[in-house]
Amino acid sequence: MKKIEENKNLIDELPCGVKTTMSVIGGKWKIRIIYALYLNINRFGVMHRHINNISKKMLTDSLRELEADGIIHRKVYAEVPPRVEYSLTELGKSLNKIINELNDWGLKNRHELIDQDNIKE
Amino acid sequence: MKKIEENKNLIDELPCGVKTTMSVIGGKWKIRIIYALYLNINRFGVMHRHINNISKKMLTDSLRELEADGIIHRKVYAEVPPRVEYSLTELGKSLNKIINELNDWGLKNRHELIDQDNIKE
DNA sequence: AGAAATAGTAACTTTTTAGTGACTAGATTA
DNA sequence: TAATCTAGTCACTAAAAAGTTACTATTTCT
Repeated sequence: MKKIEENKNLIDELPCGVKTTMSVIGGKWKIRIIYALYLNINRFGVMHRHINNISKKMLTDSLRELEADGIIHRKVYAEVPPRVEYSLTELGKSLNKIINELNDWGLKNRHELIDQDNIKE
Repeated sequence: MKKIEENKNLIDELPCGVKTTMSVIGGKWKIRIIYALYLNINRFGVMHRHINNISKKMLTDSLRELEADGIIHRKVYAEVPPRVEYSLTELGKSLNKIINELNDWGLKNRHELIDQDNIKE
């Protein structure tokens, strides 16, 4: 049994990696976007059509943040009408394991969750 | 290479487990609380003192939600002043792996993140 | 000539999440 | 008698995240 006092601030220290990760994959759409890229859905318009209910603004905002975090790469082709292709970087691909585990835990324990109302659409 | 059309709605289907998990561990304080319980910090007041900057309201709200989701257990002792002890359920303990992975990814890739400003306090 | 297509942006509103400060009960201690 | 302790609640405000609508440029197609 650990002495509690020794853990002072540890609560703030350990999950600091969690905070970093959450700031990268958190938000309503980022994981969906990453998953779309994993499925080779890599153009803005196609993503917009495939990810249900996402607005262009949220798609743009999320793509920009993922790019700023080095999770995705954005390649612009000088054509008209414009063509832009997104892809996962190696760092982005490294999120795959985590995303799968989040998904697995959720699927496995879905029925255990007492208050189903807590799960938002 | 997968045919994109086959993946229609898959983007909404696969991460549905993710959504469940996120609704359980998401939010600003839940992982800190789970980690506190993991460290045997199990009383309201002690948690409040150990988790930096959390307000009583957020602590109460988060504890109630974790309880409703079956992640923690709340035991009230009929004493004065009141005593309440929280603990992780088996379901709660099963989150440990995921939390560690989130933490590890964050610690490992912290330096890779191009836009450090994206990481919020 | 007019419509379509792509990949967005700008300004604004709404919704959701988090934070603040005062307050409570009932026994115990100074 | 008054302060202290615990585990909260209540009403309210502030901040963050998400959503809405209208709009853009340039070339090709009809």
